[in-house]
Amino acid sequence: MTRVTAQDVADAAGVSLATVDRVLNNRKGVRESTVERVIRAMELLNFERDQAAATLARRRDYRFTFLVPSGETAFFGGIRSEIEIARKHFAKDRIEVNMIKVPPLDPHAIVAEIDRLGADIGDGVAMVAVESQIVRDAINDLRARGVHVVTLISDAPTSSRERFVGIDNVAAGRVAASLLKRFIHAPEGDVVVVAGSGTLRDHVERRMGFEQVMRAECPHLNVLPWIEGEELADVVEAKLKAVLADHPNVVGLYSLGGGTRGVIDAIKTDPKKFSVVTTELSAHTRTALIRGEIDAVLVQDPSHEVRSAIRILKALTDGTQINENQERIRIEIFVRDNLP
Amino acid sequence: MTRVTAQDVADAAGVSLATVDRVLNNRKGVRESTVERVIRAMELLNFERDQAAATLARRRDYRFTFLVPSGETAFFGGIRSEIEIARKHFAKDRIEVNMIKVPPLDPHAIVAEIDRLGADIGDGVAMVAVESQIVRDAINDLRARGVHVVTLISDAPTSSRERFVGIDNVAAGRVAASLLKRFIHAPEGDVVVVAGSGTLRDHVERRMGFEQVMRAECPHLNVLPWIEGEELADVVEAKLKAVLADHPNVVGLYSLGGGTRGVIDAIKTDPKKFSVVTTELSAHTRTALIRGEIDAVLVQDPSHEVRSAIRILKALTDGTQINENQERIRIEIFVRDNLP
DNA sequence: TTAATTTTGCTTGACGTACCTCAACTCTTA
DNA sequence: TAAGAGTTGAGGTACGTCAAGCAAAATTAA
Repeated sequence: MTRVTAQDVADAAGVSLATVDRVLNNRKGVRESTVERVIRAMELLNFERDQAAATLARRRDYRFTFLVPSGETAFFGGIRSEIEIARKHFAKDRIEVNMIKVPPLDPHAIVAEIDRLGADIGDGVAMVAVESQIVRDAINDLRARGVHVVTLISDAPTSSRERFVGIDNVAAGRVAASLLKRFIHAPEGDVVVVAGSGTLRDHVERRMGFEQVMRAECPHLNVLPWIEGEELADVVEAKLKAVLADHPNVVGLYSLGGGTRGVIDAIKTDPKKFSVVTTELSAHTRTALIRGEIDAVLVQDPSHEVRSAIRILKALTDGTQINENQERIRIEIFVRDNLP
Repeated sequence: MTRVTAQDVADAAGVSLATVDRVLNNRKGVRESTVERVIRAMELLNFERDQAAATLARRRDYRFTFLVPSGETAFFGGIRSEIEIARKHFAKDRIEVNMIKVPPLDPHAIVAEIDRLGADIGDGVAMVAVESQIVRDAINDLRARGVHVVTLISDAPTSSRERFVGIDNVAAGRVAASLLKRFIHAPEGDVVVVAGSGTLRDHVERRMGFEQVMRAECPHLNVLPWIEGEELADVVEAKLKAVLADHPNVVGLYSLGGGTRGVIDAIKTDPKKFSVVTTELSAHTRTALIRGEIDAVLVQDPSHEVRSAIRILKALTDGTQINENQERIRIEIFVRDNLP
């Protein structure tokens, strides 16, 4: 296989290398008819510009910044360590990845950090958004400055962010419900929902999806008022224990946010047997799955999400195409037997 | 961020650029003590060799060959079209991907094709293995010639293939069983297994995993003698209809191979209602999932598998590390609500 | 000590694209 | 017909590593 070079294209189109280059990089100063001739030649010869040579010649480093919550939840801990791994991995492709930790759930902290960084924020930003107008404004400002923005895990759909990297949380809630619907054998009973934070869009959406399916398809199941766990295991455990004590006919449980350890501790001591679906794949949930204390865990792969965000930011800065197939973040269902 | 170049390392280590290059590429002619000095300097400066410049200077094209079955099953059709897509996508990274179609389930055809290609087979091969000594021998010969080999979807574990790209099929079978176990509410009944080919290792393994769980955990369920569907929808439909007619107390069904369309057509006309788990995500299974005719589909992502095989072959030829996280092929569980 | 061998330095030319300058050319349009 | 604007060509430098050959230095063996 002899590679087709830009020079070959130039020869075929009867123009100079400089002109091919101008066409290739959308620089002005080329007549429309010539552009077409060059493009035809590229198609004819099946020209693929050499990524390696291009980035080298462009003498350019990509600089991307991740803005992630500093909280101590297992999930964001995982995200942060994945960013560290990715930072090392992408260095050899001239991609510099920085991570800035911001206090969780605090829109002002996010905006302050963006302001502080200024131009140092680089070519693109991946941020875990929170529901707030000033965050949306900050995103729009970044875009206006030409900085690319993707939201990660938690979206800000009405902002001008270019992509959302994460799962469809409404669908995740629906999955939880439709699994529980199939798992629960009892003709009727109560279903408990352990929520995280009401200000996190992803939690709210999951709950929405869950309720949709429950209401439409499970008239025999009664969804109890949700438990606000604040993503703290101890809080979850205490509140859940109280609810379980009050309701003898619990047949299912969905835990959609953090603090899953609290869920596991609470149900372990409960004499009732019911179906359980949670989120987060940690040492605790793994053990609980294997022991049969919980039935399924719904997860998004942080490693994939981080890589995906970087690839997408790079494609956005290069103006190249995104491989949709590769960037699809899955709602992963783990049962005892397909644990990774 | 100013990049650390090999020249910087040379300066820091007090050697010449040529020596750094020799260390970098494991060429001989460098004293052990000097090697260590250079490596220390690289660590100190956090040197990352520039992938782009390296592949460019190496003036090297990677050439990989996929050997895949030519059969008309939905799954391998998908694999083949993913290879086509990947071929285009990887061209810009100087990776030439070729696809050779071989008659399915025919070890001699595979070996004949390998012989025919000779050195044209390139730097690495990804093949869908079949259970046979001559195939294992062919793989070992390729390895002896320095050609890298990964098996795809169906493994040949006792050969000298370097990696297997695919799912743990025993685990997939176990997942199917443990889902059915949870889905089936009846206190007892029959379970039907629709198999594909007995010579495909992945099919055999899935069945094994399924039986393991059924036997150990579901004494109330009776697994009927399996139906050999030969991956042909018509055959599957006819045989399954016969079995369903003979057994009024069927409560669950697992279809572990091709011909899923036949399964769907057969159960559609059956008055009984039972839980169904299948493989393959096609237009048919999607519709059936949405309609509630089947409950879950277990899938491996062909797009991911093809990309993964190429990345792994490239890492093997470069002698670089493999990102295990990225190459983990998942056993994906799809229910109605997390369809992609 | 010398001779043989190994290790290191130095230099130079790829590799394919990006990006720049300057000169020359081709059209308009007045 | 000439000024002006828009196009194109030619050629150069840069990017960071690889590869190769030869010269020089350092080390080891005799």
